[in-house]
Amino acid sequence: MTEDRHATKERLLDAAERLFAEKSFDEVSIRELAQAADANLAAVNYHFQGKENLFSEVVRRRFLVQRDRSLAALTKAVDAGGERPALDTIIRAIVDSYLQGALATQEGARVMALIAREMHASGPSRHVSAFGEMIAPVFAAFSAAMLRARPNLSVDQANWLIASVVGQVHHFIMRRFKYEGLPAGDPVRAFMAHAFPVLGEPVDVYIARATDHITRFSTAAIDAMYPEVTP
Amino acid sequence: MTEDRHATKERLLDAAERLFAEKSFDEVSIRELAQAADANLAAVNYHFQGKENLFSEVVRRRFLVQRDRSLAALTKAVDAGGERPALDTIIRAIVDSYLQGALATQEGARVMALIAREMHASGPSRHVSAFGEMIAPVFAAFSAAMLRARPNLSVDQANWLIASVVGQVHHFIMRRFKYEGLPAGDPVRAFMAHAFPVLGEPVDVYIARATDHITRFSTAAIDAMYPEVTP
DNA sequence: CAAGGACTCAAACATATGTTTTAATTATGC
DNA sequence: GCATAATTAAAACATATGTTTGAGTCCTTG
Repeated sequence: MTEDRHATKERLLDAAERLFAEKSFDEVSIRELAQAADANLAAVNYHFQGKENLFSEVVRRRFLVQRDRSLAALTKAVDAGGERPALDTIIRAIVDSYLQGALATQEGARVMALIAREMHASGPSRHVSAFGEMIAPVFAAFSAAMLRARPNLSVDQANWLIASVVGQVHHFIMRRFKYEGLPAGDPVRAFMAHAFPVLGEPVDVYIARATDHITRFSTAAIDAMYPEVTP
Repeated sequence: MTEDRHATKERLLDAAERLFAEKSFDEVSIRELAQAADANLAAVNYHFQGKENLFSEVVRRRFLVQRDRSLAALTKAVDAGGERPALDTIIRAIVDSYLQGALATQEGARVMALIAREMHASGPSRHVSAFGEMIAPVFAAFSAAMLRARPNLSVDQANWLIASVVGQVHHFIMRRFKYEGLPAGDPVRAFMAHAFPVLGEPVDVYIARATDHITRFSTAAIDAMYPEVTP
């Protein structure tokens, strides 16, 4: 039946998601992939017409989930704030949705690691489309929300501020990834845990603390740089 | 003479630096490398006993340069400040040294791109040593300097703040890399330039503006979060 | 100048990879 | 229930890769 028909295709996608998160594109072989999915070697090319297509579909599948989650969180925060939403609510919404999406669940973590890696990859990456499809809308929504919260900002100013927020988010995500990727006895891991004890905490604690810090840090900066005009 | 003797070895290192910055480790073949260096195929294995060793040496060579530059800038900033150096001077020193090292010169940009890519790579990267050798000292110096400028901060607080600064630095570096890596007509590039016009400016303008923004943003945040106790 | 070592070179090796092919098998629709 | 299409399977293909080999060349050195 239909279920069985698409079974191997789905299994391939799942296996690919896992493997591509662990290793880079080139480090994953089609044979390895087929074996992990309990499928035949030729199945990859039959269902996806090549390795690159499979990769693209893997990325795309989760990419849009994260995008929609961030947009929903942002919309909710803006709507809850009425005419003039609170700045820290907006920032917290976007920061939390990213940290949750990237760190909370294993699937999210896998794909985020993958995306982060490919983001820094060479040339015109294998999924440029995803970039525009995800980054642009979220960025636009974030920018608009921030301008709602702080009408005294110019678009340009808001975008600079957003860059600072996003930079912190990425950094706190990567920091956790790097830490968890290191083997238990690794000296670098020990150093990181020493300088940054929260890395040793459970992931939900880490997310909460990081979200809190980024939100407070960024809100404080914005308030100080561009004082709110009180009506 | 000695010069000619090591000539091909040096040529290999130079070519490797360039190629490894453009493509990933796996995407660069030894044959390609040898040809770019005008050397024989076997030269790589003769001089470096394998591809991985060559890669490690490439990274190491520039890694320490950047480390020393950052440490020097930091030391200079601290020393110039006497008993109680100014916070924004410290932050500006570290931010500027990284942006300069990563964006100003072509060689620096190459290796920084390479490092950024490998940083997000899988497993126990090919140069874990470099991580501890570079990150740890700079981090420690930055932390110490910040505590000199703001004695009312705890070590833990300082480290959280540093994470926010470093996250912004990385992000502004990667943003420029990504932008410059895209072909002229690319829609993503157009979008980035539209939302962030400074990306179209010459690199030294970009560096100056970004340094300024990160410094002001971070200083404002820190001052607001932990008001300075005036003696 | 002759011997020895450092270096270069072309060729060969061994293997891992993505893809294609061709036949067998399984499900679908009339 | 059978013909047809969809899917799976095993093997072959073509090629690109890192590495090794062994002969040749150049330079240093005694």
